Amino acid sequence: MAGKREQKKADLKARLVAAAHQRIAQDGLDALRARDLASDVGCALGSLYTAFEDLDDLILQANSVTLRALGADLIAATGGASGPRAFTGLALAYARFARDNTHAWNALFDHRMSHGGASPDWYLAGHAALLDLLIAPLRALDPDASDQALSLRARTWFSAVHGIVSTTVQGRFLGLPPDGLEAELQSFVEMVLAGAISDAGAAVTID
Amino acid sequence: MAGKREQKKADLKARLVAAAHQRIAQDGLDALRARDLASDVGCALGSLYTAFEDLDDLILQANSVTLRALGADLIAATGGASGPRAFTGLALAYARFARDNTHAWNALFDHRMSHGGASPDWYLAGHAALLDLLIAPLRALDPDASDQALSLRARTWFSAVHGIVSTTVQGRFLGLPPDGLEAELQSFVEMVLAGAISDAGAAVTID
DNA sequence: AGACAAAAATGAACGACGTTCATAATTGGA
DNA sequence: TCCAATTATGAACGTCGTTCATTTTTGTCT
Repeated sequence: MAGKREQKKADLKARLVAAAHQRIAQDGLDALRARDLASDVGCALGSLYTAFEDLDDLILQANSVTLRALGADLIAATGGASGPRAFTGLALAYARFARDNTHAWNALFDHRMSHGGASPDWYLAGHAALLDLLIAPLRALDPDASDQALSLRARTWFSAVHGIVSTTVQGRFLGLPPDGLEAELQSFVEMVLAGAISDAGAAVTID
Repeated sequence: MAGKREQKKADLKARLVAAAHQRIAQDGLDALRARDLASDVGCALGSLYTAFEDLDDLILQANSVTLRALGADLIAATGGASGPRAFTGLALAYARFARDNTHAWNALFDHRMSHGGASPDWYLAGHAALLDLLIAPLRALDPDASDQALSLRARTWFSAVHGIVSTTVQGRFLGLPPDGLEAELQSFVEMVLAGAISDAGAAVTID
């Protein structure tokens, strides 16, 4: 029986990641407990640390599950279109994912490595991959822009939309009716688009 | 000696808030420890809980100090102007505050009440007060908009800028040179303004 | 099969944390 | 001066994440 050890370990890892993802989705990242996870998968507390370096490691894996689901939703939202409607489609899909998976989505951005350490590169790369979905639509909008300029613009636009969605999902400042976010987000994105189209990069001179 | 007890208690509270604010500013919210604070002000651990309900209570007070400083900076940045330049002034002042007070500024948005409770109303109101600074410039841009529409728009614009600043300060996705944030933020705000001016609220019809 | 070394499972124990509590000290009015 | 009420104190408690000595399981070699 070759690789039985690896198989069992991989199975334990997978069950722990699934349990962590489910608990995060259900009760939020703050409610995640190592002892609960061990109990969920039926292993001893210490076994968790033979499968993962620490809880951070496991949380990163669980967040990656969320990230993949989010990426799939966003890719489906573009539907191949790279015109201006791609932006509103992406923004609305992002908002819907955040609303339908609030806890898991919040965990993507709330999690901080313990002891103040930095997240591993592969994890950051997973987040950064979301930005790539904006590159093609942005290039269609401004064909002459350099790759570097497009990357920076993607980051900026994504962050702006993320800020709006995040504020709404966390209920900060004001309450917003359930469908209010989508309407507000759509009009904002269209306004940004109007600004981008009307004058690519030039400063406003009215004052 | 009337009110000596109240005076001592108020003094202890003030010293604890100052110590908490300083520790947050220096080492970040995650590094805040009740025992360190008691040691900082020279009181017993238990005394902290005679002055404040719990650590959350104290953190909220410390964050309020940060919030007042931020508000003062933003008010200074408007300088009375309510034209389009008010927006870039506010956004840049916001970005500068976040860059110069990273830990304290992050604490404003990273803090979560323990046990999943909601923040008290007076604290939320302090945050929401920042939005009011946008109302006058937004009204100048669109004099016919209702108060409610302006409040919602203020929240949206603020959140967008906050998202951009937050992403940069936390170093997410991409590194950005120190002055890169201000340039990127300014061009983004100007683009939004161009969109808002070119066509107040109408949808983009190009597709 | 049987035996043996390596790997993994186990859960008690550890240290750090926020919070509480019995006790002692302090306060301010009678 | 005395006393009731308030406050200060720090040891103790419960809950975490994590570690570790011990036991159990696994894979391989004779």
